[in-house]
Amino acid sequence: MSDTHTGVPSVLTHELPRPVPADELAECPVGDVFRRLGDKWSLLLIVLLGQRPHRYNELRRSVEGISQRMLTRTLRTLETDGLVRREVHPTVPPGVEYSLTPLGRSLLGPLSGLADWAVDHHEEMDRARDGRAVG
Amino acid sequence: MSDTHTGVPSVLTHELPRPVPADELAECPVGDVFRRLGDKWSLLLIVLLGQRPHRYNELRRSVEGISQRMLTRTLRTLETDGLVRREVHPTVPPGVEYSLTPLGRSLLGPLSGLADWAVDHHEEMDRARDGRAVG
DNA sequence: CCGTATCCGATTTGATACTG
DNA sequence: CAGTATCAAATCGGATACGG
Repeated sequence: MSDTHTGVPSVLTHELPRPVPADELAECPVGDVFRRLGDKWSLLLIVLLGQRPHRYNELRRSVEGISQRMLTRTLRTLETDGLVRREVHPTVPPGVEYSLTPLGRSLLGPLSGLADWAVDHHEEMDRARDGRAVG
Repeated sequence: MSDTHTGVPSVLTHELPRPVPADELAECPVGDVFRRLGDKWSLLLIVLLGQRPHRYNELRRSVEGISQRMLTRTLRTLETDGLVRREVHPTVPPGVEYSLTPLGRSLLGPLSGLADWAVDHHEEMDRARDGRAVG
């Protein structure tokens, strides 16, 4: 501590035993994971594929709002990250099946923890955005 | 179900008891939460503020890669969502302290579940991106 | 059936300069 | 110290058209 002496009350300068990792946090894989899953469709597709394998157009119909471009793009990214497996069956017409890899399935657990939080607290967030506290 | 009859093997058309929610999933609050926290800085700031309250420039230095604009914007959004509290102290020079609200703190638990997953599996994801399996 | 290619608008992010 | 304003670049996402 060598910055204060500015007139700022001690409530703002109190310190804790642990200084602050911060730099470690910046490189923490958590932020990385959230950024990957934080796009518009990734999470949805993971949950969907967590229920059972799906074919391409089956996913299109299930998600409904998604464009071909984004469905393909998102699936490719998830595949690249090792979360989704793409299996081509050389039939006529061609059939492509998407499923979760073991790594992808291992994500379902932690995901449900956050899902529970979301279910429990999303109303609270909505109220906060609206204006303020409950009536 | 009136599409098949295409020559696709049954391995691709097998069905499960539960057809597919999908539409429900699209409106699920989980996706919403992920989208909110899925930006470049939100999660990082939440974790940082979870350790202790921070002042504005303190956060700037801690995150380091962040621009003024995005730091302010992200903090304002988190504040709007009821996750972060902004407290102004009328001193000279002005001191502004950011901290987690109870709602924000309640998020730390579920977050650590995903954080653990990230720590345990990020190498696996990196390997998948790199090229392929472990050596 | 399962994609890819291209174009275009919307949103996100950063760099820079300025203010109370 | 703690922001705001403005501009430009990058990325995201959708519509459409075409190919294996």
